[in-house]
Amino acid sequence: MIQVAETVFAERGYTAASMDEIAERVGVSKPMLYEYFHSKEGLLLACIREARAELRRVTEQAVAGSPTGEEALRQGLRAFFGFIRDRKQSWLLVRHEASLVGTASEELEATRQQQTDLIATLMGDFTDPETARFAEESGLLQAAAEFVVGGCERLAIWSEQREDLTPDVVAEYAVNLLWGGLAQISGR
Amino acid sequence: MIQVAETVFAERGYTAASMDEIAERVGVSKPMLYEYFHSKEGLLLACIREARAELRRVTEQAVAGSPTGEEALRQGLRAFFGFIRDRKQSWLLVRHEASLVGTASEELEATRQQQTDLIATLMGDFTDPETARFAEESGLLQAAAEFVVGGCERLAIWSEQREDLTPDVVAEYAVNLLWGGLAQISGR
DNA sequence: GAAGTAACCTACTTCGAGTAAGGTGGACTC
DNA sequence: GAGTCCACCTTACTCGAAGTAGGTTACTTC
Repeated sequence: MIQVAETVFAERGYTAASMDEIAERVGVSKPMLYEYFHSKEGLLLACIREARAELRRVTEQAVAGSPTGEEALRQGLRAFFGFIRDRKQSWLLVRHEASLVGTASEELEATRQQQTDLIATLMGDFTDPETARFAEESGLLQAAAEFVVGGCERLAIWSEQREDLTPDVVAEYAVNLLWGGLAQISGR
Repeated sequence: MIQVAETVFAERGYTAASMDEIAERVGVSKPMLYEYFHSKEGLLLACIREARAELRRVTEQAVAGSPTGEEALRQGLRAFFGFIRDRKQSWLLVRHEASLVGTASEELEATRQQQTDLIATLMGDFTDPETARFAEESGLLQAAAEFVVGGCERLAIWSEQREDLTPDVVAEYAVNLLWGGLAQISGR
């Protein structure tokens, strides 16, 4: 049911997707959708929730057991870019959640926060204690995590159009950028 | 007219905003809106176009005349974060354009591309020629630019909720992250 | 002053989100 | 075994908003 809805939303876009069509393709009548999901936005939320959970599961699994922070980062990113390649529909929903859902949902906000926190923790882990404490207090660590998430999302969108790049290559790009910064590609 | 529409879209969200309301607040009748903008989506597009142009103008002006690439980056980011602080409404539209506009507009896509290219050029400028050539051919330079844009957008969203941070501080965070990468906050 | 036209409005149609009220089949009571 | 209840599902509606048809005003041009 959620799967069908996800497909229709991805195909048509949120506004253009009609509950009638979803209901028909599910093989059920419209009031049923409203029974279960309360509203069109509710249905969308359910889809996003599902997609987000899946993404989270995949990345956490990938990260688990990595010996070093850098390795964890690499594995996590590989999983992330892989997910995007394999599950375009789900990714579309996750990517657009903020604008699709009119009323900001605390729940979704919280889930997103978890994602960022995971990154922040990873980064904190391979940072020396003193620096980490400073970074955390000043908000720099949070900022860095946000930056990483945003950068990777954009990178993912970009890589969608480059069929020649495998998720692993993209992940490698990201790790390099992240780790070394621009200084490394600068001559100085 | 576009300004009013922008306000309403920002207040209510795209779906919830009604053409009737916009028309009324503009002080004109609905068919007029359709005369000028063809459709609701057309009106939205016009708003986004306007906002994007403004953002571009501001950043390009800020970048112009910087002696070094790093300085240009800093100035550009300051302008960017400043814009977001001052013109929340416009920023909301730009930020959500992809999901709001169902039919991908080549024109908007092109504008976004220009933004990324500007960054890519900046980065190419302060990179030694050999590295730059490699980076460009492999797509790394493009990837880096996309990464920067995405990271900064996310950072901007994050900084909205931190009233204590001025745009300049956020810009400084971004420059540091960009330039030095994570290696610098790592102990190694 | 008549013809034409640009700018605008009122009053519709249409379509889709959301709902009310009713039907069907199985389980449970006596 | 008949009656009653209840979960589940449907048809058939309301209502609001996008988009449009056709008329009206006022101003220009000859």
